[in-house]
Amino acid sequence: MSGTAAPIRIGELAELTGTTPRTIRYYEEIGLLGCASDRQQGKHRCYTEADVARVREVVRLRDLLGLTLEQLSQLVEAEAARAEIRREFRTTEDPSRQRSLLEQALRHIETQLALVRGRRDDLQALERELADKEQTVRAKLAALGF
Amino acid sequence: MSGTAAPIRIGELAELTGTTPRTIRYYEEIGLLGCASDRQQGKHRCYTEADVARVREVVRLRDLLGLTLEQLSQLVEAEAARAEIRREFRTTEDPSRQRSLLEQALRHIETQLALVRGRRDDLQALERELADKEQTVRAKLAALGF
DNA sequence: TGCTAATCTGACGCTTACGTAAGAATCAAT
DNA sequence: ATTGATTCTTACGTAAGCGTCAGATTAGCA
Repeated sequence: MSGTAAPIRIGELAELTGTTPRTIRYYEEIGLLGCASDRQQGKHRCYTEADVARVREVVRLRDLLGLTLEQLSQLVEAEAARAEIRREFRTTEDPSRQRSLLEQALRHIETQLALVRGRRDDLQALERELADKEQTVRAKLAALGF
Repeated sequence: MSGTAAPIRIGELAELTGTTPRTIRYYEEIGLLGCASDRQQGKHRCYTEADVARVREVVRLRDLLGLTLEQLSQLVEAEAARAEIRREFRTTEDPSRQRSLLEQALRHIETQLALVRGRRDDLQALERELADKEQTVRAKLAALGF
């Protein structure tokens, strides 16, 4: 890894994540994206690769789960918390503290997993019903001699 | 089956589908639900079991796929078409006409299936990534002796 | 026929998730 | 230092998807 990578500005972040600058600012406005740390009023926002990853995840969850951005905030609060957890994890020596941090991370991941699995199950049920219908129709076609 | 089943009115339809009368009227307004055939201005809307099924499907697709109601209209246009197809199917004797109807139905079903499968695949990919993260964290916990 | 509950038709309101426009400020390069 | 591209803040606009209220009408029952 090099020292400090090239700074990413809002336009680039938007492109990299398939969004727009307006969307990025809006997400910051509602607390979905913590504003870039210690930015001063009027200065340009600067982002990192980690931010790119975070926005990508938000967009993905938004599109796949169809949650409101408020619900997403709760999930991503977990995500932001995990980043913080990783940072603290590397700088602490206390094993019991490390254990606590890991268990927190685990709970966050499992919250997301439960949501995703639930949605996937629902979709699979629907898929099976559609597949059944398809078979029914195909059987009728076969009965006609096709 | 009895002759004509008890007529279902808008309030009941709403309850049966987990919606509200307003939602039902709105769906009719935007063409998602063909208005109950030959209703006269001011008269109460009457629905059938088939309508219950249709609204249930709409709601399900709405919640699971997160499509706009316009996109849903296209899917349900297919659904309404299938109902019509089934009606005509039973009243026609011409086998080649029957074949044509069945093949139409098949295409409609496959359109829906493609959508549902695509979405399910996306969710599964996300699920795998989350599961991987979970394993990573669990491994670290194990490394700490838990 | 009279009563009551449910429904009807507008029509305006509201929230979410951004789009868009305007004028000032910033940043990188020359 | 000037320029040009990008970004800044502020603020109003918009589309979707209903909620809600008002006053009139309808449907089923005694």
